[in-house]
Amino acid sequence: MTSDASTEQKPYHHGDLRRAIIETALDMLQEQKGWQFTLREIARRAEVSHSAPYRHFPDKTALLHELALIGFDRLREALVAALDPAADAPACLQALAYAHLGFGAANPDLYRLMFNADAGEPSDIHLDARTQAPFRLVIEVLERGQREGTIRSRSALGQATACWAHLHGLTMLAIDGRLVPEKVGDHAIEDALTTLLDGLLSGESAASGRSPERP
Amino acid sequence: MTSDASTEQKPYHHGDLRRAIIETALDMLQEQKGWQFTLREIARRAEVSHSAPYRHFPDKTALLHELALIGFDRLREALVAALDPAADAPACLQALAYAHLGFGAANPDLYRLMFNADAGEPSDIHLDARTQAPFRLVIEVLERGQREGTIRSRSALGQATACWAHLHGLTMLAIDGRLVPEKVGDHAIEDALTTLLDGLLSGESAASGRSPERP
DNA sequence: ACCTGAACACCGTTCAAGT
DNA sequence: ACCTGAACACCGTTCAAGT
Repeated sequence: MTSDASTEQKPYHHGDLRRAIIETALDMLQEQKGWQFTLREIARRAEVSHSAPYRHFPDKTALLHELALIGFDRLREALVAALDPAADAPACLQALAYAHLGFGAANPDLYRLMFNADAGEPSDIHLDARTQAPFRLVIEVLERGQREGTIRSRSALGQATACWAHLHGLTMLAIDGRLVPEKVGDHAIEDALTTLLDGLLSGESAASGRSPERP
Repeated sequence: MTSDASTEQKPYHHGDLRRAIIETALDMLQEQKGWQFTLREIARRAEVSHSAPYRHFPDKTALLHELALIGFDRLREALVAALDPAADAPACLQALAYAHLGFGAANPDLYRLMFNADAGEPSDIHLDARTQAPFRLVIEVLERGQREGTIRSRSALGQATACWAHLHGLTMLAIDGRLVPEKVGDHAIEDALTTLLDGLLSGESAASGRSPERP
């Protein structure tokens, strides 16, 4: 009678503390908005001492990095799920845009963390394939669109950077409550996306139903 | 002989501590990149006790708000300075874009703070006229461009939101070192701005020298 | 190999007391 | 009216000691 998962007092060794810490952190990130991220609170909630996490992460920013990478994995999944392989590039871009905005709205604190992790020092996280994966999706769609002729022929990398910056900026502004209708109108987000598409679509496909004029 | 500014030990009352705190904070924000903003360090540097700032700001976020507002004032000044009244709207937009990016690059920590102040709770800072002033500049240029015929006729508010999001996103990505040339190419920023302009310029003025193709 | 508890050097904030 | 100093409840991080 040394291990009964339900009634026993918890063992000295947690077993899989690393995973538990990460999951606890992600949970708290989703629950309490504006939570001041603190290692001690995570440890408390995971029912270990406040120094236990240091056996699994060298310091706080290491955990932050790990969470950010997981965030980028999830963003990529959300984007992939939004892509319809049968659709043409412009439709895909629109789907990507709404999926990106939706991800930010659903996980505001995680999203902020993703784009904030170690904002000070130079780190190699930005070069990680996982961090870059969502961005690569955008590139691929644009390149396909250029082959289809639906996307203006320009540097696809530049267009992808434009999309990425546009969506990131819009998501951040939305998360932070800066797109107040009183100042920015009721259709600001849709209209902003229209302008993004205006810049991407090749001459002919632009004027149609995709981007209605709203003068 | 009760007050000799140079040799006397400093008086019990600072005189204009509020202003001194703000200036010290701005200085430190510019000097040390990635500085963890702390009230106690500001007080130390201003040579007052760590509780003195509380006579002038109810709490830390109040100071943050004040600094953010000053940041928006300065951003507006930088943008205004970049505008050539003789230039047409597209040229103005390009000037605004580079001024915005330049401001972020020159004041990365202040810029981050501006768009981060009290990111948690709802606050009225986003409605402040000072916060909105730079955005209004963009609106005005776009409206003028629509009158000129150089800017596509769409909701100017939507176009302004698109510009704002695009520039904010690009600035943040640049500040955070996320636009690494290995992944994004050497001309990512210029190309991204080209795509932005592609979306804003009206049909005819687009193809010309403003936005060179770089396939 | 993994975890704890005390300890250290910090924070933000409050409050009686000083000038 | 403005400022100080001690005090409180927190952090992140380290390290000897426990299992």
